[in-house]
Amino acid sequence: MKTKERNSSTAQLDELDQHVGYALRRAQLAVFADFIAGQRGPVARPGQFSVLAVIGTHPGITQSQLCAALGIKRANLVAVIDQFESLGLARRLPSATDRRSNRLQLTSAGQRALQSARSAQARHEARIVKLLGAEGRRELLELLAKLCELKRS
Amino acid sequence: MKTKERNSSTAQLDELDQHVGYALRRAQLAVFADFIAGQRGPVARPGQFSVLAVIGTHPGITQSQLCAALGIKRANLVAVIDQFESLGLARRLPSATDRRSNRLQLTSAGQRALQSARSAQARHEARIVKLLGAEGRRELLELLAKLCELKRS
DNA sequence: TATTGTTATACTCTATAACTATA
DNA sequence: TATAGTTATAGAGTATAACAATA
Repeated sequence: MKTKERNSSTAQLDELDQHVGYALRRAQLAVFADFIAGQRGPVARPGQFSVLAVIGTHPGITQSQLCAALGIKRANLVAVIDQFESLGLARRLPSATDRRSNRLQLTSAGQRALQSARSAQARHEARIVKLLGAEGRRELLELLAKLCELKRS
Repeated sequence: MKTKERNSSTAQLDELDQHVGYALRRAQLAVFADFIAGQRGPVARPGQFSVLAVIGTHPGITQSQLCAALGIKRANLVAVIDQFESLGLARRLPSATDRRSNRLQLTSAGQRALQSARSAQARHEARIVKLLGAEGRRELLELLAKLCELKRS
């Protein structure tokens, strides 16, 4: 005898469902949950994956550069790299030209973990295509990119 | 002499920018920031706004029903309602039929706060339409709704 | 037995300030 | 002076377990 739906993902919120911010938050939670559920290896979370992937494609990148690329704070990267090092996935190497900064590299275990995470990511993305269609997904990415321009105004 | 962009919102992440989850997270942060920046009254955060709005459109709703509608945990709603009560925006009224539950209502100050928050929300949504176009926004809402079906699989 | 609201607690993510060692 | 990495800390947001009152 509930007057409301009890399943949060099917709730009728009339007003709120027409708000881009609200729809965006709900969709992001669903997509992240699907991403996480599909990951097998030691790198299960979106934040960890993005760090691992950028180190993989930019070996030798410094922590500050990595933070700038991902839009995260230097202070918050430290624990992530600490964890990667303790898992044997990445290394901090001294820079030859600037003794303040660390150059980041994946170990071979890190490269394998990245490969595995990328496969899971590809399957995750395929589930999205199944829902939206390839064209729908492309449109979505375009619309989302436009939304980021809100930051500059 | 940076090799990467230093502004997080313009960073070139090659691989990551093609990931729906990543694009979704970045867009959501930008949209929430714009929403928050535009709010004036005591209810500045998206989570607070959604609670206030649902009480406003469903006066007499119980805390459990509200949680089910928004997909949040009962334990986490308590502090929000406490805050609304201390700000004089909402009231907990005893239910006539079930002495376990509280029926939630906005005070007149709460209704004014909701009205003000809705105006700011409308201006926020208008900025989004300016970026995406009315049709782009409609498409976006449809695509986001589809993504939520990931939860059921 | 099950549900409502509540407390306590913990974990993640994010943000700031301040320190050190370098530049 | 300014920057890179680090520490400490604090605030949101979210999650679970357990309890008292009530169904």
